[in-house]
Amino acid sequence: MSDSCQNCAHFKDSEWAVLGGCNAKGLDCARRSRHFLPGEPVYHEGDEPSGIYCVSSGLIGIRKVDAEGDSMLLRLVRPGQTFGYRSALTGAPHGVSAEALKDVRVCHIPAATVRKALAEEPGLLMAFFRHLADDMAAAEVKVMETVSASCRVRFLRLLMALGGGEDAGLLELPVSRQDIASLIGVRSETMSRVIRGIEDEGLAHFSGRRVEIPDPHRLAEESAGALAA
Amino acid sequence: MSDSCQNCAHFKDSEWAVLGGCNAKGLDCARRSRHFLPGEPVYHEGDEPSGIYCVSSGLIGIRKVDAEGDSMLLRLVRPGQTFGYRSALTGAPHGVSAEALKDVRVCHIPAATVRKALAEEPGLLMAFFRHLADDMAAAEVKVMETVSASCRVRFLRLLMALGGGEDAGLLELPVSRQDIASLIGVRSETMSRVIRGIEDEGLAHFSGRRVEIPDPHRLAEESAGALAA
DNA sequence: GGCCCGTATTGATGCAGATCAATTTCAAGG
DNA sequence: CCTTGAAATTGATCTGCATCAATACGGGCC
Repeated sequence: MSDSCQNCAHFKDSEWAVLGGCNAKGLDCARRSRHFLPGEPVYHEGDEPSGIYCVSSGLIGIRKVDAEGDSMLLRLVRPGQTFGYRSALTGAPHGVSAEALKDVRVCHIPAATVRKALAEEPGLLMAFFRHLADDMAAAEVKVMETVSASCRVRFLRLLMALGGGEDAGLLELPVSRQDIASLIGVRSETMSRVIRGIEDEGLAHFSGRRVEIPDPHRLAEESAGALAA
Repeated sequence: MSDSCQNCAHFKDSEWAVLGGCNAKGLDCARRSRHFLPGEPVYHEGDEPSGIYCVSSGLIGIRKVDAEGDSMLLRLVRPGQTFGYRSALTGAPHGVSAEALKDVRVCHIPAATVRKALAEEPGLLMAFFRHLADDMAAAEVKVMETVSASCRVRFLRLLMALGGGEDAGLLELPVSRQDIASLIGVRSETMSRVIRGIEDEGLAHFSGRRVEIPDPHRLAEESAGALAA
């Protein structure tokens, strides 16, 4: 009872919030909570969609591999966010893969339930449309940054994004450095050098996955102006 | 009369096809055909959305500029395709700008009409969702390619994409070489050198915007395998 | 403690593509 | 025809990041 969608801490920020009480109940009945270990795949590129996933805890990575076999981490999915909805709604096979990056608990809402909810609450599709529009905007920014910004600047911007609204100059990298590197599209060796450079300048202090940022304002300046010395 | 949406050559392939006859009539009444000269902007990044655009003839370029001021051509919109629908549907300001790349004729469907059509035909939103999902998939591929493939390979792939279903080894570049360069994220000087290289190998022959491809099959092979000599 | 294995770091070197600077080509207009 | 300006090409050089190859670190486990 306490373990229901409406009691979920993230419910009100999710797409499901547009559902009225009784439809939300349908969600509860149909959903199944599943657990994944770090590295375990939730679905692969090319798989047929089976429904929509919702992260309750942990972290999901959305990954894509190209023809030559090397993969890239496209984005992260945090607790409270949905993923896999694109294919679930269009019916097309997944164009990307999803995998657990930590111990993860996700809820799976089967396609049939999704279809029913869509039919009964038209606002739901619009909620997912907005989500997709946001993802698309982020993808466009990513394309721009990848071609125009140096990997140093891209990493600084990632740090700011990870910092979120936190004013405290202390944050934790959610994933390994290899994955961070993959996220900004560079080799892990380069990642090391970039981190070392930032460390040497005193812009930030890294120990393991802990990052301390003495002067967030300075970091913001440097990540904005690509030309800053 | 003959100049109506239903008579439009592209109608059946567009999102509007899901509309029944009477709703399509509403489209006809409300839409306004507009003309743009090459280089003229349709809307800018940050503008408030005013409706959905539909290309009848010519070519539209979707562009984005970053903080440092340099811009990139993200994608092309061809006759029969819609653009600007993302902001029109979410209400958020445009995240990209749209400009005419040739003499262009577009139809503009005002936001109010769009809202009405959405309310009367639920399938319409799904049609746009599919469109956005396709754009998103393309953006993901673009990110991957930009980080992993050489500019030569990216250009060859663009050539294949522009060739479309054409088996004939003859195609026309839709835009200037600067814009082609901007489309794959390289400088125009590099573009020249890449084209020269391809020319020298006899993979394709360029004169102005005309491109002749003696052996499309060979081009396909080279664009697939990044490692091909 | 010592061993082992995966992650992270560091160094040396190479190359793709950017950058700067000159031409050359070409289309439009007088 | 000549002029003009934008687009395209070419050359010389520079640099950021990849690549290849070692080495160091760190944490689980015997």
